[in-house]
Amino acid sequence: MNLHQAMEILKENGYKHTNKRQDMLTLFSNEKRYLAAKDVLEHMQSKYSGLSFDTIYRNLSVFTELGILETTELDGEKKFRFTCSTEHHHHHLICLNCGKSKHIHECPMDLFPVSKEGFKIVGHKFEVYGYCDKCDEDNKQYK
Amino acid sequence: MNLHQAMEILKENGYKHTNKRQDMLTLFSNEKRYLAAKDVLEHMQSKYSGLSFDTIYRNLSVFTELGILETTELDGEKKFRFTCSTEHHHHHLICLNCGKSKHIHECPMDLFPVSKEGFKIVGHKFEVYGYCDKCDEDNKQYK
DNA sequence: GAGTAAATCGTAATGATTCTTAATAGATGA
DNA sequence: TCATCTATTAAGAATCATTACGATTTACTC
Repeated sequence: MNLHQAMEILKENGYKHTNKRQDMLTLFSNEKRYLAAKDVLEHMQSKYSGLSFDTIYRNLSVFTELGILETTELDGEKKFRFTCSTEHHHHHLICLNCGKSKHIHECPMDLFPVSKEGFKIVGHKFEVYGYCDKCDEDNKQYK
Repeated sequence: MNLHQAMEILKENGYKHTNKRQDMLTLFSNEKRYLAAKDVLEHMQSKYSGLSFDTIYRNLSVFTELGILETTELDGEKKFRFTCSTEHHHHHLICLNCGKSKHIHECPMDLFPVSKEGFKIVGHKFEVYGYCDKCDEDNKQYK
């Protein structure tokens, strides 16, 4: 996924082009890591002072519905990142501090059988958490 | 884990015996499934009208700290269940409707290597979601 | 049974998110 | 280009789960 593709998807689905949407997507395209709504809000407010947070939330959910962003929930808040691959099912190793993430290509569901007895399975979540080298270094300095 | 063990753990750690605590734990001991704080509150209010939800939340977090309950986060709310095994690391298959759950003994972290390059790993989450046969049946009736 | 610390009550506060209504701004077609 | 229509945004209120707090009550210790 890149910025251009994302804007195309918006257009194809009848969503209008606005500078705010483009700037939000540019942020995700540059950062390629998990961001909380408030991170996006803060970044956007540096350019658009008085920006409503409703705008951020509404657009984040539009982007997510269209598959432009993928989300996860960490510590009771939703985090969003630019979809890394539209083709392959994959999981992530996520830095709990900065949201940087790394693909995990293997999926546990493929690798071992989960007994489905008595259940109709509809989804799963596999995430590995840690600290990237940079954040780990920064942490050590405070100890 | 059973009710008696749970009460023992409380005592050993200097927590007082109260009927409310015992009743909360009795509920978990009977249900053996994931419950949201509000489920617990509702159940308890049938016996203790005017029960403060502070009491529920505070006790849930005490129980969790002591390892009596295990928790997960689903749809932005915490869910709690009686710890099923204090000995083995395990995961769950969870019914999204009623919270009923089933052990998954295998852990993906044991079964395949996650490249740790550039990251210091501190944890992981693996959960499988679905509907138990009962809830699946109930769903069908409304369609 | 009295004293003390813990537990609970009642309610206010918080933080993330969603909703509502009115104003504004892209896209479309005369 | 201008008018119009509809999507988008602003502003703030509302909601939902959760945490915090001062006052009161209760469980355990002596």
